[in-house]
Amino acid sequence: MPENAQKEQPRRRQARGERRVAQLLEAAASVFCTTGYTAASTNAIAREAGVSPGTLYQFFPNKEAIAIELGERLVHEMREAYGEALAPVDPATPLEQAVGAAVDRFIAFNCDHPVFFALMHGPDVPGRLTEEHDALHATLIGRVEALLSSFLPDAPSADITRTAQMALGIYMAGLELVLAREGAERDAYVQEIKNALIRYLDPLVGDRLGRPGLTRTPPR
Amino acid sequence: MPENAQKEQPRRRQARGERRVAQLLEAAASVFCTTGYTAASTNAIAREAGVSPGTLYQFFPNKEAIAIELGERLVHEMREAYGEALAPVDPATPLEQAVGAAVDRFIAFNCDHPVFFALMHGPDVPGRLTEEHDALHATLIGRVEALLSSFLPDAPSADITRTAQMALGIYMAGLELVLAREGAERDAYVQEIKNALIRYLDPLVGDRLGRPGLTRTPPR
DNA sequence: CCAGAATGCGAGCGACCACTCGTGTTTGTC
DNA sequence: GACAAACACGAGTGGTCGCTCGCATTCTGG
Repeated sequence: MPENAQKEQPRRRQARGERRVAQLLEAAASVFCTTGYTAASTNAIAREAGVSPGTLYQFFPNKEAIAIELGERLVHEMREAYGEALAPVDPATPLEQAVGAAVDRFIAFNCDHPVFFALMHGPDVPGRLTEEHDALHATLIGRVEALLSSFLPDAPSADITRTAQMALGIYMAGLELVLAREGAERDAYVQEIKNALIRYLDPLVGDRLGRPGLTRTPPR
Repeated sequence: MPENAQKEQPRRRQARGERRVAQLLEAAASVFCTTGYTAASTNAIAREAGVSPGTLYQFFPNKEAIAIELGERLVHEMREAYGEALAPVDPATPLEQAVGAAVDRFIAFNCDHPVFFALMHGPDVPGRLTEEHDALHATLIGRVEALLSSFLPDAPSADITRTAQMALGIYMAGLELVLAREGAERDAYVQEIKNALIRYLDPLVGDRLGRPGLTRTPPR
């Protein structure tokens, strides 16, 4: 069998088709964002995009594929964002700065793409997307673990993992609070995430050289 | 119209009926827990309880009412649990102790009733339950705010609220991690929640009298 | 300019699900 | 034992939703 071990030959697309796909994904993002994945109906997505249900199925084989495609594009963008945000950290940089930069980037991404949180955090996401989310989550945990290990080379790996999970959990909890706010209040919550993470992590990494960690409010 | 301004006269129940209700709620808890509210079918709940769908509707007017009843019973139990856990706090008690006791109680409750987290945290819960959840959440926030205020009488209320939200968020994030673990690992995560909360809150309440907060590793 | 492909439409199909109803069984009461 | 009310059943009903299909329209290569 010489041709086509591919599961799908990427059927030829015209410019109009590409535009429709983008239009449909945008509409899907909007609908998923407000109603969640399961509650979102494909007819609603088509209506939001201003096309007929039949047209939608011209470009996506089924409802799940819409979420998959959307998720993949978001994860791709996310990889770029977190690649910059968590990849190279000089152990000499102060904790405040490292945490602040990482949080700012991730928060910015999630504020730009609120669908991401909705899709990746809903309990009703289709199986294929869950895998994608788990993979991303595992990568993130791995990065944080690596960072922590570089600060605490002697700590048992179970402790490192637990700390990484907790740190990511704190960030996620804060993200949820941030997304529910706007303007100045939102900024204040972003700062609060940084406070929480720094206070959580500093006693660990601050001790690595006998350094007394964060400067506390002096006795004055 | 002399009689019945009630929306429902609580029709007379036999002992058998009470048993069925309990049986159905237990089955519903199990199904909600594994599939979430929306994905759970009333037929599945009836099957899990070993009765016919018709029987289920003998005791509940609709699917939402099942979740409502389940939620109300849980919230009722919860009120008792948190009443003990957060109500009276002597400002002299050390932070570790207060946080530890509160966390232990709430964790124990959620481990005993995993449905609670599933029902109250799913994005797909029916409107009526959301109100219930919001009310509970508001009460909890209020309690934490009151506690914080007693430690920090001079702090602006916006800061207090933000800190309370963040503290609750940290707890929730930890709870999710805890529920996904078992045995010794679970205990370690419970401890980690306490660590996170103490480190987050101590710099605030530790300063209330010029006390230098948690003893850090001394400069030696 | 003209085949043929890509795009677009929307009524409709099949499956699923919350919920009902007619009928039969058990239980409490006199 | 008799009567009514509570309980139990499960096939059926109406509605929703994912998805299809036949057909019309627009685009592209030759």
